[in-house]
Amino acid sequence: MSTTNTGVTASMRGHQLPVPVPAGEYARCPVTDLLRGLSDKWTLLLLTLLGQRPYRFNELHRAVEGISQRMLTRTLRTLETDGLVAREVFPTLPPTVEYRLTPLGVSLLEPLSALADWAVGHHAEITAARQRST
Amino acid sequence: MSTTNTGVTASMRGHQLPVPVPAGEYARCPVTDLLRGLSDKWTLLLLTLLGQRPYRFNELHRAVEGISQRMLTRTLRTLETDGLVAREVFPTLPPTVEYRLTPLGVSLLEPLSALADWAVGHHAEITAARQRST
DNA sequence: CAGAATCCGTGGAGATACTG
DNA sequence: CAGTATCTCCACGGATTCTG
Repeated sequence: MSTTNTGVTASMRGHQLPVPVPAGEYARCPVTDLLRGLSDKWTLLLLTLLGQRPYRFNELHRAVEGISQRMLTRTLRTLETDGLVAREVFPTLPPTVEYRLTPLGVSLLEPLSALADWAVGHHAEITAARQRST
Repeated sequence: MSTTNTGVTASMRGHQLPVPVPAGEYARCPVTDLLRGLSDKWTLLLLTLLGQRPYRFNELHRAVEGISQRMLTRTLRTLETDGLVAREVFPTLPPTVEYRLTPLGVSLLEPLSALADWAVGHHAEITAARQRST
């Protein structure tokens, strides 16, 4: 397979990985890149909310208990930069800004749900394993 | 759905999320927890290698260019604590330690591959979106 | 309403050196 | 061979203040 830098995807299906794995290429692996983007404190939750319907800025602020304005802005900007979320400004007074998933963002929800299902389904096993190793 | 703290999974399928999302419960969401565990620098690569076959410690060290002994140990320990990787010590001289995926670890590879496929398949779009917003 | 700008504290990643 | 021990550093996240 030639579409991944490190063969991470391919290897999960039982193909070969170049060993040793080159350090420089692994750093640019798209899979790792995606995981890092999803794993911060608020991204997953915002994706989930926006997966239901569009939201305005302060609407999200109210919907997510505990998030600061700064982190809400920052997280939305990153999602927008990656093309997962679209930001639309309505020239009203006061200004209204709406956020919604792009088609790319919507398409991400499917594989993400599969992983989420696994997490939910096996969370008890992980918790049990953790307590066992205390 | 009652198996997830925040409804993240359920909402991805179009169900309801409790709004506002309680801060304390979201912190313990199994999905976020899993993503965090997968998103560090080496976990994904080690899972991938161990998905092919068992490895000894220094064998992994050689296979992963750029990883330090400390991070290799730490990452493997975390995977072991979570029950994804099994560590087996052979009382030879010098000592031999083998790492392999547990059945739980193997089962994770499937949904993870789906996400990896998405990452590979849409990486060009993400890269394009990023450059567009320069 | 929807942010930008600034400051700050802290956890955890990672390098280096040492060891049974 | 397979680890520990110790250190540094910075980027992630939060609080606060200001604005078109």
